Amino acid sequence: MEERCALATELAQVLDTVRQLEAHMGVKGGADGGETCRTLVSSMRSSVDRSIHIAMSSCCVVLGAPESPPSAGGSPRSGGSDQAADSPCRGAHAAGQSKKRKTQPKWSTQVRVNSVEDVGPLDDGISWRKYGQKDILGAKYPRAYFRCTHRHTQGCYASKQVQRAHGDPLLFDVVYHGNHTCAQGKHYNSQRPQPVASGEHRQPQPAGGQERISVGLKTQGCAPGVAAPFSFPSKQAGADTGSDFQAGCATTAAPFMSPATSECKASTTESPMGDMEFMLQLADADFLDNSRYL
DNA sequence: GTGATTTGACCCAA
DNA sequence: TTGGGTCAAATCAC
Repeated sequence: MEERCALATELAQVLDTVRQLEAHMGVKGGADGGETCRTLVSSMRSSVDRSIHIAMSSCCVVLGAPESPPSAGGSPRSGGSDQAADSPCRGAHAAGQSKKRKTQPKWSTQVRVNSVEDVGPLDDGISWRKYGQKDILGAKYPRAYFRCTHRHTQGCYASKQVQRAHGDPLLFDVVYHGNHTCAQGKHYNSQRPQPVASGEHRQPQPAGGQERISVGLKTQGCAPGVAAPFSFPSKQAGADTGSDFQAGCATTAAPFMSPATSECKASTTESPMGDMEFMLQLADADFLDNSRYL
């Protein structure tokens, strides 16, 4: 809980800095304010980085303990929920294992694209195979389900869900489940929990100029290509599942990156742990009024 | 021919 | 009972 307090303190500082920045930009906005703005931004980033470190240190226990994903060494069947279908008796799940992946560590990301048809930024460096799509109650757009292409070859049971935000067709909510145990995904895993560092590689907002502010970890999307996350009437063809948005753009290591070059065109908001999700909610609310958290 | 996607059906947690 | 997650046959693309 001490971490939470420290986190709130850091975030409060961010708020204060933001307000100062806003005041500066509003009052001055000229060349005079430039240096001040840079200083303030630098301060903001430091605070955010510390906040993220704090959050991660306090949450990773929660993240890893209850449901460590099936390790590469262990039986790949032990962690997945849908593997039961491979057996003749689908209903014969072991206790605690069901088709619903509830016990996998998960984290969410938000990816913004430049256009409705631009799904490139949704690619995250992992080869995903789409295995389903569902219309979600109350959601304007269907949710697409992906799992790692190497599920059978390498026993990698990572999966993800992609859904357009109902309020913003250009914004995708991506929820990842489980860690990759495949060779490709290990590169991804080694980088994904380090969003702070990757944040240092942030690039200016894409042409769209839109940005979603949140307390969650924010990385820059970048992808050479991606499978169309949804099958809309105007079908996206020529899907290429090889990709990399985080490793390829926000970071430098992308050993499995598609040769196809790409431009960074999406901003993502990532909360690399389940508990971080609450921060996203707070971000949309008045979380910065942190007095209640102190 | 092989691998990926689509889509209706099934299963299970809430 | 309902809605979300997954399966798997059919279909498509290369």
